[in-house]
Amino acid sequence: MPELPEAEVVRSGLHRWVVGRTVEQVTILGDRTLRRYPGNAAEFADRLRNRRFTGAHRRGKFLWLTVDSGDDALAVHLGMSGQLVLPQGGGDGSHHMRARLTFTDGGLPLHFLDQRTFGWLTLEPLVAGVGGRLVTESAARIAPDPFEAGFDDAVAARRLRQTTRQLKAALLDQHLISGIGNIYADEALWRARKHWATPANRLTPKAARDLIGYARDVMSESLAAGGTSFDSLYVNVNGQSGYFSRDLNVYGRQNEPCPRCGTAIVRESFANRSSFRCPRCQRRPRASA
DNA sequence: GATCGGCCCTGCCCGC
DNA sequence: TGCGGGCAGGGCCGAT
Repeated sequence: MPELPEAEVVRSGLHRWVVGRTVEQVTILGDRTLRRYPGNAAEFADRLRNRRFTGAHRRGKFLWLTVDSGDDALAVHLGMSGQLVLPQGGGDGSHHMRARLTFTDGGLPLHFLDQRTFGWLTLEPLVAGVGGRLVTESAARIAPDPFEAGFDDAVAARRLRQTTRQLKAALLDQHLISGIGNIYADEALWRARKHWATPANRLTPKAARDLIGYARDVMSESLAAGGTSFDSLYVNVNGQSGYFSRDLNVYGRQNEPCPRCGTAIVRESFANRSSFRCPRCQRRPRASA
């Protein structure tokens, strides 16, 4: 499931393998792929044809490729099962293919695969964001991620402490801090010894800064391992999976011993998804402050 | 405005 | 073997 580290691995691959190439043809296969694009598939393809990609960028889980026209970018969100791959041999090979871009150099095409169809492509204008950085409109609506130059730990910690929401909901809110998904939220909370239901406004300033630091640490470590992968749903542009799943402390480790205290990890339901924690290290907060 | 819950969607897994 | 239900979860939207 692509979160920030996985998106960064993909961005890096796009930078290496796609930037500098000129689009020859665009084929859209999925009805939902362009659901955020106001026009139709033919118009979308026309606007990309003969355009050269000039850069690969990311904020949180949002990716975009700038083009030589300068005013628009190809924006991509991988959802929970999206992949951007350059298939060896250039063939199809997957009935999950939602879009295909070929290039004038005759090299490997770029395929957008998406099993669960939560991902999307669109063309968006670039707007000035934090620090004057040009970002897509959709990326401008979310907060900077912890790896951006414009990210301020103190500001993020203050915003975190201004909400009464449960800590995990706040961490997952891309408008507060972008890039954190279900896996890294659980891992950061474990490192911080915080229960997911703790009201965010109950954190001390130091605890809020520490939590953000833990989130950055765990994502940084994941990035160094090439991302987290449990199955074939997440791969880099070369179709390879990451290795960080073996280093997770709580996520997906129900009934396994907590690496810190040995207590069995529990799985709980949180907002229609799973949450994993150590019941001893991460005790449920008192009902009221 | 802030918060919360439901929905979208497909494929895998498990129990019956 | 086949069927139904549960599960995975990022982002959006409507209700409160």
